[in-house]
Amino acid sequence: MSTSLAQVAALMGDNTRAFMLNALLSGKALTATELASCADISAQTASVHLAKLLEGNLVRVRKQGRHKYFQLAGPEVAEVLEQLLNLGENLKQTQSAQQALASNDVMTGPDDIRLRHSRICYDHLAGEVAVQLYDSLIQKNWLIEEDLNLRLSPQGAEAFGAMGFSISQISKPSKRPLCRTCLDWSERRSHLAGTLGSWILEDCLSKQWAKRDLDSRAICFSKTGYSQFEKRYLLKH
Amino acid sequence: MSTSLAQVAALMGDNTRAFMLNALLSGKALTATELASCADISAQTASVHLAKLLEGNLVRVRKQGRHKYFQLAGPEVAEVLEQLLNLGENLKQTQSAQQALASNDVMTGPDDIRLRHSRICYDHLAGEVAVQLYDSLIQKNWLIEEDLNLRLSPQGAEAFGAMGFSISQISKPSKRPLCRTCLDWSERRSHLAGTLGSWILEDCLSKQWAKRDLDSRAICFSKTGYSQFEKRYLLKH
DNA sequence: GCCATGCTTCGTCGTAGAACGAAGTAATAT
DNA sequence: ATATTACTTCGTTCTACGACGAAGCATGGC
Repeated sequence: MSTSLAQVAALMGDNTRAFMLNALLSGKALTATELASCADISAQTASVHLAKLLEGNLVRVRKQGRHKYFQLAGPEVAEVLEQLLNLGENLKQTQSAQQALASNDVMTGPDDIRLRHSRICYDHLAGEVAVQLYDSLIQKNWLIEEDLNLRLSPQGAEAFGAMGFSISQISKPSKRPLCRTCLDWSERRSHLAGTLGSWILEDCLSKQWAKRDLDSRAICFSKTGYSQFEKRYLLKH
Repeated sequence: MSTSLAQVAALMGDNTRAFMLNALLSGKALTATELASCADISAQTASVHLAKLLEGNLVRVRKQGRHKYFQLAGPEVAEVLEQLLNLGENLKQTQSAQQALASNDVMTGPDDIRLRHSRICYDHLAGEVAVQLYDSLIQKNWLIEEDLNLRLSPQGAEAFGAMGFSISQISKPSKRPLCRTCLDWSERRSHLAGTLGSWILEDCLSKQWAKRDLDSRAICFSKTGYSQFEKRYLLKH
């Protein structure tokens, strides 16, 4: 018999499955074949991997016709994955320490510049833009940071309320926090997660200020979209 | 090349290493041989596992004479492990679903009744006692719960201050939260983590109200110790 | 009805890596 | 010095599990 800790970790510890989970961190629901191709393996192999992930309750399926759409089982899973990615950064540092010790600027996060600029992290923004957003919200005093805990200030509640974000209508059963800090993978600084973080991303997408890349986690802002975003959320100039 | 996610997860995903990490979740610094015996493997094998854990920055060593004392690399690691344990519970449920579906009271957490009652979780209390503590602090309004975020109320700051907990002297460099909720493994409800949680445990141990079990994560309160604990932290009767 | 598509199951193969015995280094004890 | 204890390194064995080919079972389109 093995510990449940080991079981779950082993589930994420296989390279191929990690690829899949990473793809699902985009928040999108993907079919088995899509996941197979993204992990660059055959359909059969993908099938057994997905069965294991299901068994371990790391993903959920929705059957639709002859397709099976997989997604992460929930924010808890996404959270753990994010944290593992962050622990992974420590690893990178040590490994490249031999060669790259001279260049003291350790490269963190993805290489793709678009991903570094702005990407999705399960259901909220991450990357430079997200860190900027976070700092602005703190500085505007809409969010209050208290030893890494985050809460909405009265001003913040009012401001977001005026924008159409109704705090009351949040699904009660899920005990998901309204706002959370999430350590940004590439920036290594806090950005905003939680229901509010997810709402802001939704807001940007629905207003067409930005759109999701089809085959990566990148979020691409249009020029005008970004300036709208700036006006609405970032510091007044 | 493999993703850093997979690498870290695989590190925790091996049964033997998971055992070791679990042992280290006690917060104690253990020697290589101690870890070997707890995982029931030879010294050589333990050595290579520990080397890997070091390489992945999941543990730290302190060399002392001919002993090497290992401990978790930090609270972040402990946090991830705790979360993985919680995800692991889902797994248990599914597995035992076939037989145990009738008995709808799914068994969570450890079997040992002492562990369920009170145990250490890296550096703070967990188990029934800890959940009780948490509820009391909320009800006394010393802590304020705001969508799963936790903060110290002015009353709480005053009360803990009077007890000798100096908020200001907290090590600044570590961005560790003052108080955090941590989902209790066995109780499946919140208990208190963070610097404050760690301080309370310290308090109980230093006052000899409770002592640590030598070879498990159990925290054993003495009869009188527990009533002191009740008086100090739990609801007034 | 037909075939095509999406996913699963079975059997086989190949490899990564966990385990230990044996031998080596280092530090402490006597 | 010698012995003992703590840990590491090397070489070998063995097993678990990921990979795919082939065949099977659904579902949907025609």
